[in-house]
Amino acid sequence: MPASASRGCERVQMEISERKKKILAAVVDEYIVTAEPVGSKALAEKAGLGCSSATIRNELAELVNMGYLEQPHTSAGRVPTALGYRMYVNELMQKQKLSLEETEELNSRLEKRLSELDNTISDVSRLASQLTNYPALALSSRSQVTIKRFDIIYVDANTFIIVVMLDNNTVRNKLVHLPVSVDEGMVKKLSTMFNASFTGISDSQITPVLINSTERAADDSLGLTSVIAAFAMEVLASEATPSTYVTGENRLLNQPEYRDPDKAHRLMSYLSSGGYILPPGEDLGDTNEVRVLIGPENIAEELKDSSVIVASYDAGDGTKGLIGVVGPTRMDYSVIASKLSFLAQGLSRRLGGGEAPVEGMHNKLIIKGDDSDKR
Amino acid sequence: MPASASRGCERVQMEISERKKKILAAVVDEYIVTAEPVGSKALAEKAGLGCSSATIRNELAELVNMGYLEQPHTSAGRVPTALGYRMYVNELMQKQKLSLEETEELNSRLEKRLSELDNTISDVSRLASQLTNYPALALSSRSQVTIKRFDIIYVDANTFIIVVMLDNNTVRNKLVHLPVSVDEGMVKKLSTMFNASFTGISDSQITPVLINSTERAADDSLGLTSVIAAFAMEVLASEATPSTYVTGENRLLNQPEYRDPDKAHRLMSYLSSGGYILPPGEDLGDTNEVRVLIGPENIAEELKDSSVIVASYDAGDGTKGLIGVVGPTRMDYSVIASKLSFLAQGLSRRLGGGEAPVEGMHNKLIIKGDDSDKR
DNA sequence: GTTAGCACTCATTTCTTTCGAGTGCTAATA
DNA sequence: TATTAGCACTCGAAAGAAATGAGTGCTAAC
Repeated sequence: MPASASRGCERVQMEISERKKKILAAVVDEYIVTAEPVGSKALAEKAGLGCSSATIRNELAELVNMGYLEQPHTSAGRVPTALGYRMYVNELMQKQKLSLEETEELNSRLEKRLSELDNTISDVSRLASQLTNYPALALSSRSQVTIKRFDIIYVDANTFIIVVMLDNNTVRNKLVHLPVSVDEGMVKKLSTMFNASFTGISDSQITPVLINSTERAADDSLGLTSVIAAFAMEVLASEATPSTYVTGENRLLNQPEYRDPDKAHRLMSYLSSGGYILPPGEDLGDTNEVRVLIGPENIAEELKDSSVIVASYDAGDGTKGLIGVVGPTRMDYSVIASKLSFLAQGLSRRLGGGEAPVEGMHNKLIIKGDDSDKR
Repeated sequence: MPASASRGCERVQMEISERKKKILAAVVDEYIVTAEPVGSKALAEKAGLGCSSATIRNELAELVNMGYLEQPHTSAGRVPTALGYRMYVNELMQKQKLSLEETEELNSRLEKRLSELDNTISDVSRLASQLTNYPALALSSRSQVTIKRFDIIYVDANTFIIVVMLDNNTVRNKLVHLPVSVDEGMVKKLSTMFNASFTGISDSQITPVLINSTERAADDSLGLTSVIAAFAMEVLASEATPSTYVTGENRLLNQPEYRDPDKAHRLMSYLSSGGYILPPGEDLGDTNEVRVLIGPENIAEELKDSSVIVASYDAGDGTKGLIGVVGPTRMDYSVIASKLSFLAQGLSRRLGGGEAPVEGMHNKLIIKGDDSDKR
């Protein structure tokens, strides 16, 4: 009796039978919707696996041994462990394809968001939160930013506008007000010089040496050069700093696992304080890949009993980012992953300059987990 | 026996005696910190009004009759009613002046926020929330926005940048990419024309007629004119639309009155959905005035059992706005009003162009309520 | 290998009881 | 006439006790 041999042991390694898989999947599926421990009887009835509750009880007991499930207390049903979710996400989960209607719905909403003004990423974060009913986060970062072009607009003797165009075609400007007078010729000269020596370089290359030599070359005794250089650095730095948006934190309160205000508050303030979600420094993952971090797989203490689902996008011009949600470990990974993946793909295209909406290709969904088992 | 004559009647109108005022104030003060009904004994001990608990009980009973206090149940202490708070705010409250250290602390933090990039108002909202530990809101609106200056930067035959400077010296830009080629001369010409006929006017004055005549005058067959005009309108419109920021919603969960997740959620999502806080269309109030809306005085159903404290600022150039917090009716009106007032004054100065920090004038605090009793 | 049956466990719900803070009233006091 | 000590009374909240029932593990029969 190979099965009973495992009884009483600590997390036995054994091949998981087909039936066990089915049962585990059924447990997770059920738990996702009810948030209550699921019992053998309910399983026997609902999930159509032709066997009685007693049999299922045996299987459940073994799944507990194997570490996929756990019991809150002796006389309760089973609840998936992090390992159980991992297995579910990696192998068992039936990958959700969005229906055509859903795709269209999503598309039109995405469209609407993107067409409006500037704040693309934060807007999409908002959208993600709405669609999933979980707090959403969006992160975007640029790798190597450089300036493509300088213009300095002479407004009056004491005022000018610096306009700077970056290599990804975003344009930034700043109005500068000086206590001293500048003549238009100087402004022209500076503009030329900056275009000559400050374009195509990253912020670390803007050194005091460079600034000094420019200043001398332009014969600038007023310190204009350093003002402009400072702005250039500021723009480059702010563009290179990854920005994170968290929206819809309050939706956490919808979830039964956050009924405790303290627990909810802890997580919410962690989120809005901009605490890191992914291991800092870790790369963003391949584009169009969805990653799932389940409970203890998260590094941040505050997230250890929540899950994170993120999809990465890549605008092609060096702008990469993530869009994701945070919620209880019990989340509908499948649907959420689909939706996020969709949004990420939409972002990739849209930011990348292409104007076409994400097409009806329901969606290719690549879900990847945190493979490194221990960390 | 004038006092006992009121016994048993419905909300009797009578002059409120000095001692009653003192007691009422003490009740509110105490309730603000404990959030628990306050009883006669505690009052007799703490607040130094030389009389026994029995006397106080009599007074309390009358204050209940007069509508300033209420009892959650027969054997509990007293809790201020909205009317009680109103009275407290209007007459009884001992107006808090910020200490010098506090002023300096606030100043340096405000300074820091304002000196950093663009997002002044949202940043100050964040600051307000931090300082008060309540959700904060900031609203800013401009009355009459006009464009002061147009510049069009020729990038290449298909690309140019529109730079627009508003009458309050903010600068906006947009990169335009065209499918057809434009020559530099045309760009120059358009720039001149726009400066001639589109400056100093509001968005409603940008009519199709005006656009058409400009287009004809510039001999523009490519539709450039309308692109630029559209951008101008967009900028004007977006600038004129009052923008609201709500930050720190999660701090609501600190408050015992929002321990119920549903209640908290209701309010939080109302706040982050951008629901109006002040009666829509109502003017923002005089500058440097702090307004308090207590419980039922709010018009939004969702706010009927919360209070709102807002201070208004005025940058002088037509930019006006509010900065405020939302919380339980039991809030420390006095301190919060001081802090908000401080921030508002800081904003007024800073946005108004003056560079000096708010000085050590601890602060003049004008608190005004919702005087119209019924609405 | 599966399943019906049954005793057992234990969180949850419901009902009681206890406890005490706080009241209102009365009668004595200043 | 205003204040106060004293006391019975009220009623929510906390603590304890009992009932409930979902779900289990195990055994023995199929």
